[in-house]
Amino acid sequence: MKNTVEVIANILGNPSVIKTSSEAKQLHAQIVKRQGNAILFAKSAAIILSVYANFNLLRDCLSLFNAFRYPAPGKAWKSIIRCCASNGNFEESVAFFKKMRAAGKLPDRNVFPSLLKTCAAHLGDLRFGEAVHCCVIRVGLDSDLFTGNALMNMYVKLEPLNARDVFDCCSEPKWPFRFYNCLNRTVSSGSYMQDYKDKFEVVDEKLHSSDENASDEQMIVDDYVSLKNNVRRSNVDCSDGEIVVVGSVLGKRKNSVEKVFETMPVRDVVSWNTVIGGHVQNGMYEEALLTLKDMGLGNLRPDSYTLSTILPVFAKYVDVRKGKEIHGYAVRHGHDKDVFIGSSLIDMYANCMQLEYSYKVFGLSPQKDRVSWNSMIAVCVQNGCFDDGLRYFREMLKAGVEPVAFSFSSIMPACAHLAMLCLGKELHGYIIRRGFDDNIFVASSLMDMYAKCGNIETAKWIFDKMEFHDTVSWTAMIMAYALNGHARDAISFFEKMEMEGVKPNSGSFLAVLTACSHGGLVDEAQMFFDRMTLGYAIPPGIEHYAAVSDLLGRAGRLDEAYEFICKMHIKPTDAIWLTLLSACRVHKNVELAEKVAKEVLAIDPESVNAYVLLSNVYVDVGRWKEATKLRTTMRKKGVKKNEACSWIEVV
DNA sequence: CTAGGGTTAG
Repeated sequence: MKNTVEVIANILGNPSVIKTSSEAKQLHAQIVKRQGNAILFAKSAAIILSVYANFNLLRDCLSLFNAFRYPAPGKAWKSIIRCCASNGNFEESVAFFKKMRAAGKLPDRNVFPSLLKTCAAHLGDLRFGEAVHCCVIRVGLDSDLFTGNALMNMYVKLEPLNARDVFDCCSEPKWPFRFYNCLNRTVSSGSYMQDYKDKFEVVDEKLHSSDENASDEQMIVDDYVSLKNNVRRSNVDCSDGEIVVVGSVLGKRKNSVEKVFETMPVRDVVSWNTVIGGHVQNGMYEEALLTLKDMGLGNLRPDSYTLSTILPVFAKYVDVRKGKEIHGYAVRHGHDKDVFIGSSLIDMYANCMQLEYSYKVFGLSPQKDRVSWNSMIAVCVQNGCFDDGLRYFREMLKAGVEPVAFSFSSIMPACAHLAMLCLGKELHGYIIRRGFDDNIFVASSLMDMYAKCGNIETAKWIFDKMEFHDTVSWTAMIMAYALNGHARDAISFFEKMEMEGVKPNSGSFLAVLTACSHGGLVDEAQMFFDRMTLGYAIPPGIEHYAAVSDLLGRAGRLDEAYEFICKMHIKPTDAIWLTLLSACRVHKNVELAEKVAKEVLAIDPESVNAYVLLSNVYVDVGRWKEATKLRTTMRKKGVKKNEACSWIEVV
């Protein structure tokens, strides 16, 4: 008897000897059998509680905790808060923290990390997180390493949500926002950049002459001011009509992450990784790289977390050389088997148009998890390798990895592009059985698939069933109408979307412009184009220009189309000119056709289409000599027509 | 005795 008590006391003195939850329960049972002394019970119960918390046994923790007489001892509080947090019971965790404060117990260094994790995962409540930060300072734990790391993580997760309000970011960048996005990258030169340079100079003058009547340009002034304030290292170079922004422009005022970081007396790899990750998440890539450099200047070596955090930066920069350097570093330091790094590498190589390397990395990774499979599927589909995407999807199923919502929204565009309605429907069935059909990503991709397969009713049915519509799901519906020739429906849906307060983005405008293009609605298209560029300040992409110029051309407004293309702020592609060229053929405008063909050949001297189309124009107006001459030139140059092919699905 | 990471839709 006495022996047992001694054993129990020994174990309680060194609880780390308990290796399994069943041992913990045995110990608990022995204590319950012998309880009599309330104080002794309280002491041992707190220890058992922390052991239960280590094994993540929430129910046992709760029943044990509730048996305490109020107020429970300090050790019990931190165990229960930790256990609730790691079980995902965030509200309860916070509630216990509040009760603990009310009971006058001082939280210590073990409480805050789990509590802050709760704040971060609980999403959204930055104010509460800040309150906890205040509490940290008040109890004098702001110099604690783990607490500091947890604080930074909390700010990384919660502060961007706030920053978004500040900038009122619609999902698309506004024109001046292009500057924010062209970090370390040359922006294509063109009239638009020159325009902006001029405007900025005008505004600059206005600002310095403190002319108060600049209201008509207020928006530009505002953006200009914020831009100027945001550029920290004076690295906007407008010298030759090209604007190159080197370095982060979003790194305006210091954010809380940086503030916490700077006040930390001791930092470890986790601290650095958290700051780097925060920068990456906020799109502050240059800051992230600088921080990485600073980290190397100290005695800290990047670990596998660091590498998988920094790789997306090179994916965004499309800098495969730097990405490979990281890959090499990972191999040299034995991190190349890490699944997280593997997934980042797959994505990075694919973004840098080196899909072959993505395949290799994936093939060589010893353990493949859900994310690496899904990354592989996504990059295949995004790069147009639909068959490979489908193959990987099937292989994933064969490997026994359960598809998630992510998998379906990644694979569905493959069905859409290949117009494989049968497979799409099969997957739709799977999606419904798994209950993924209320996922907004999955639903949007399904709508797109049905629309591309001509099944507009089902697309509408899915749209109506969704409880919440975002820009993408609205856009998918507009595109569904557009692709199937319902131009007016597409337009009215666009207007409905605006009325519901959902901001259209560049994709939505592409959809509505496509609708106009298919419906021959020239004036409407121009109106929408202006609304996009002037009203919403969304910079048009090549597809928007293509839709409008194609429409103008087909309506016979050839000179307007030509003017329109010449005024583009990005370099026209040969494809854009070719659509105009074929419009010239339809409307038998030889002079313009010659001019346009010259433009195409300047971009692609071997362009078969330019030769063929121009010679067809000559044929159509009966200028046989010129047509023959052109065909001869073609043959001399060795330009050959490509063979065309198409396919259908046989059911 | 507590903290950090990767992939989606038009």
